Amino acid sequence: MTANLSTPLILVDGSSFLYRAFHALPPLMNSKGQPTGAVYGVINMLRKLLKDYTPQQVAVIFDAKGKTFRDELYPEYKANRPPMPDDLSSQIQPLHDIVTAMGLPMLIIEGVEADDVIGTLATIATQHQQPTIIATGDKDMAQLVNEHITLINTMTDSKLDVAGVEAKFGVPPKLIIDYLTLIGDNVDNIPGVAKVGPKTAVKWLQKYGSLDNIITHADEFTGKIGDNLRASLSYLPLSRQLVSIKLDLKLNIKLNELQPKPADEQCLIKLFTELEFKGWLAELLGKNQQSQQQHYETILDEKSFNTWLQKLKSAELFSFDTETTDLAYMQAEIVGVSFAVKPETAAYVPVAHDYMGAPQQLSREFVLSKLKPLLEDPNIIKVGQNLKYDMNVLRKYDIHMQGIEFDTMLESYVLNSSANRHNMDSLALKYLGKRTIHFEDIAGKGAKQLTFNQIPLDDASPYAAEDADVTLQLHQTLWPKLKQQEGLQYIFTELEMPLIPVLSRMECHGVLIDAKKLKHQSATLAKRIDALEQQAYKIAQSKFNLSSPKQLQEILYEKCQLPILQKTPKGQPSTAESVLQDLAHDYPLPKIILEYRSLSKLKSTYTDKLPLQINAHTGRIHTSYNQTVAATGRLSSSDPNLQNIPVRTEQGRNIRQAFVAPKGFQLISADYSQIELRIMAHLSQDKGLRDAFAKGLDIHKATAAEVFGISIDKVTNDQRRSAKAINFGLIYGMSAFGLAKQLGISRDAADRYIEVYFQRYPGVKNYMEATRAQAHQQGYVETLYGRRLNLAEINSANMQRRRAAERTAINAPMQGTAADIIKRAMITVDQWLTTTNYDAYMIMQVHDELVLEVADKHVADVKKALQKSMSEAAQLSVPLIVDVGVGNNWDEAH
DNA sequence: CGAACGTCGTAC
DNA sequence: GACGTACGACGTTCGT
Repeated sequence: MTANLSTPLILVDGSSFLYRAFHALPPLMNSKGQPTGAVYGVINMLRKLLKDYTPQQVAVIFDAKGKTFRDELYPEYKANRPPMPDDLSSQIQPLHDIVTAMGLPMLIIEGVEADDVIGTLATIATQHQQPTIIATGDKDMAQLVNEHITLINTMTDSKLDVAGVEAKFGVPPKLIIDYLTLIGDNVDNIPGVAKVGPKTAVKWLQKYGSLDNIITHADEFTGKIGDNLRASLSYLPLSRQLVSIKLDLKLNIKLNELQPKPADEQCLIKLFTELEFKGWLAELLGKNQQSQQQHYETILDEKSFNTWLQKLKSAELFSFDTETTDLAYMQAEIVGVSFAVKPETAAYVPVAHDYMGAPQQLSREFVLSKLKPLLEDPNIIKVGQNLKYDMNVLRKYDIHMQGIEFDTMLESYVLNSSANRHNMDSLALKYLGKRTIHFEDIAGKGAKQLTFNQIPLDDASPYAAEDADVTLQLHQTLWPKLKQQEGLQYIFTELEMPLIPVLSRMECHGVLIDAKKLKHQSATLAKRIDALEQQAYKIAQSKFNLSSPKQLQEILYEKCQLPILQKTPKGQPSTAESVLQDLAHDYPLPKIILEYRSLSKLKSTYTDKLPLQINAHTGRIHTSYNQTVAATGRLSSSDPNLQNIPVRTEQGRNIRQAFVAPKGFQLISADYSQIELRIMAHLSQDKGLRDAFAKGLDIHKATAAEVFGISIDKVTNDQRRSAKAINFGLIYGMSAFGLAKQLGISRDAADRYIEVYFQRYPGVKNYMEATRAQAHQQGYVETLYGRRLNLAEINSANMQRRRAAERTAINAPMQGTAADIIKRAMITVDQWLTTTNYDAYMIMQVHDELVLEVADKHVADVKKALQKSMSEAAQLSVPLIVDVGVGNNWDEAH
């Protein structure tokens, strides 16, 4: 036999990966309800393996059905294992089919386990001095490792060689069998020595060198554990036999038969279509039609630019993208623009590349002046990827884009808001099966990353042209999907797309900040923080970093010996706020830490940071509202986040006083009152809840009156507080445990509250149950306006994940409907502002609140119109109340 | 020295 | 474990 020494033999433990993929990965289903997640996981792993190693010899090994020699030896073998779930067993055949179609040698040998086949093949390879890599998720395989055999676990991306086995287990590979025998295996029902776990097994093996020697000296072991050892002597040899992987099977296979064959692409296309593995399918189909040639053009002269302008004008739709110097839109300067009118055909017009040897380019001024009429024409339809960014950048060049009808980022988001990335590279891979040129590929990363103007056109042009091309192709893939779903189409066409210019105006207008005030606050905070530090050092009698949970934990619980009330999930004594609050009753140090934490948070996150974010030209802060981050449909804000400016404490509110109106202007803040509870009343149609809102009652008081069975004027503050916690808990899908923790009451008491609540508000109970059921059945939930949220884990075998998905299912329709409503209001308000002559600007959105900056003389009018627009943004079966305030700063207006 | 991760705390 | 959605500062750990 000829061994191939240049590349290793790869042996894949298919059964172990299938099992692990099934349990570790979120369950996936095709549209016919057939589970596909485990198959996807294993194939994904195989593809990665093939890519990383391009093996010349490889085999994928699976367990066969039926009994093995181990069952003969020991009838109770694996008796503790639950039967294989149907959702897993149904995935075995499709997986086998794909492996075969991929051209990979597949081995399924009856009467033995996959481990034994792998052990035997690896042993043969070792006899030929051939390196072998075993891909498995099973730690028992460590017994096979030697100088030629390495394990890799592609799920955790870890490798185990001889040294690795010793480091991980504490014994060399040769002793792994002995080690496993001593410990036993509960799942496989293999008895070991009672009370002996990894620690003891290693200790004994290090002392005696082997299991045989331990057995020989069994009478030397003292105590209960010694008795246990002696009691197990009769069956340890059997256990050893069971955990030992066979190395000497008579296999009718030669290593050089294990060469991968070319994939049967027709068969793979059929299988991937059935299972709906769209990315891989697209990849295959793309490969089959690669003959289609790309035409990417770099435009350096006026003549070809004009030709393209004509194309753009006559196209029914074109994709458009800008290349700039900066991700921050206020800093960004345009370096070039690209467009495409049909797939595989795109152009890049560089206008400001200025590296050494850059060719002569058309000027930015010229190019933009020619493009301006097209970009501002509402009848020329454009598509882009995150067009808000391009719109913001162009605004600086006095181009006000119109005719923006499609944005692929939003198309992806509306189709599946729970996907966590909607950037072009991910979308191209997912929907077109195409690996695009990434920015890092051409610009590098880290400190030496180039800005786009420094990138040579040889790199920049294909990248930029591809952006436009891929955007167009994505649109052609995504829009048909979107269009055929009425609810989603409404969300996309009537909410998300029209919101782009609204957000763009808000971002570019910015919020005026009184930097002096913030700096002054920073200085005051610094003094107080310093004093607190000194006090803490004095009490602790040593210096330490108050911000370090690790150091704090040592000081509190070791040095000062405070009682440990609660531990973190990792078993460390907790220093979380609630714990410190409890401790603060009896000890001085926790109280100081609490104040320190709250003040340093204010200082580092707000009073220090915000002044640094003020734009030098505008004197304002320009946040980014991200439209595709929150799965429920909410916006998020970053750089800086203006949606978590403190409001609850007095010191926090000081920060809001630095958000000011310019001279001659006022801030108007309008917020929806209890919008999510009102939506709950509407969606559930619960009579009691609807009545309470109809009567204009204080909803938490009304709830308290119901739950405590008293009249509303008898409700105490404490009772109201409890009712408020229940109301919020309901919106968040909270459990009795959570409510108990929140209110500091017993679980039983919390249980009773919830029970009484549901008695009083049966409509709410029905609604929650119906929502949960619907989520399980459909795999998604919807808002009042048809926004959809997919819940991949709603039928997970993992209870924790399933419960979490159920809570999301309860919360998302309410949070999402609220998001829909305020988006509707924003569009109306913006329309009103831009078509009237009022000197007024929308400047912030904080989920249920809009903040406007309005000229003094228009305040009264705008206030009235704003309140009306917001109230009328939805027709619910309860009133939608909007509270409005006016002031010189945000604190006053709120 | 920077990326990745965990913990904590702010908002609605 | 146990309350939904976000962003971000800080400390720690790990790999280059």
